[in-house]
Amino acid sequence: MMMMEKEDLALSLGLNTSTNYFPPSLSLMAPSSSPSWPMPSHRLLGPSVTRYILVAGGSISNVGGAGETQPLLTMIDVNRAPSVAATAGKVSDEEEEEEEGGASSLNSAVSSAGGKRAERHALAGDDHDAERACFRVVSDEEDGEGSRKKLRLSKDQSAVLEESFKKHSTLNPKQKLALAEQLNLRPRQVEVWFQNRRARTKLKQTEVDCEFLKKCCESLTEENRRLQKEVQELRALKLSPQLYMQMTPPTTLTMCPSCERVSNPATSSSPANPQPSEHHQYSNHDRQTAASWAPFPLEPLFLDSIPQRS
DNA sequence: TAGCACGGGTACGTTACTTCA
DNA sequence: CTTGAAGTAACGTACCCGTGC
Repeated sequence: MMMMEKEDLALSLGLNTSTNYFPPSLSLMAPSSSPSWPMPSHRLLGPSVTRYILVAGGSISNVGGAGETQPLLTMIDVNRAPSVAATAGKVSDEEEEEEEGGASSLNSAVSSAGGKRAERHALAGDDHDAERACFRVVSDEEDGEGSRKKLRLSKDQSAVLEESFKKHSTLNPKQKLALAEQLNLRPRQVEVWFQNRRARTKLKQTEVDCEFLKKCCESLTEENRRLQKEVQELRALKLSPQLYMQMTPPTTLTMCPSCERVSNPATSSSPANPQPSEHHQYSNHDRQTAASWAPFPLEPLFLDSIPQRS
């Protein structure tokens, strides 16, 4: 399962380049700040809404599309003793009132499907991914202070979330609710998953950018070194015209018409110095970046002061 | 129209838990 | 069995924006 997730992540993140990366803040959906449906006010529900035990009776793998399946949730008054002893869980105090208006006042605070490793081992196998997604809500009393149980999302849940993320990196409330319903998760869980996913994307992209800029820096440093050396050579030539006259074809600086870089065909023939035609190894974006990073104006150096050969 | 309070969203940093070598 | 590292779900906080008064 972990491998699958890693592969998915690598697939979706590894191919992220500077050119196709869209900022996490870029929402492809309608602005979330103007939800198309009213969010219930916290104040409308009051602080002590009855909590329920939710038992997900359906297999997660059955979920097809939103509306295709009904989440098989059994709502049990939490004031009764829980009958499912095998499921360890907790209740978060967090209130979830994001249900579609009036659809359900369910104040689900579901969380972990049971965290004990021994229990997980007993449930080894893909068939139990769904079981791990089973959850319940228990009373506040069981919500131990500082205890923060984590629900490991099943492979199917992760896959659906990934697919959704590929389409939209942000969710509007309706999408969030639909996803939550489809996956038998709390809307809050979907929301958190997307937050974390955006963070991972950004982190990955930052690493890629950093690596790229490092290479840019190395390249520019090398070019700077080469140009400095060239300047020294030209100065030396200027100071000793006699020597210059005796020299074989002098350094000839040419400027690329497209990028206005000064190149030296004589010196750039070495492997370390690309040919003029080769210094377009960067994309336009690369060049722009490189140009903006150039520590000095890329102008012809001392061309007018170089004695012309007769 | 400006100012304020409020609610919702996101980004960011952190914590706590899970998994695996 | 223990342990440390890596991954990640969940949380807390700050900030921004839209809305209503």
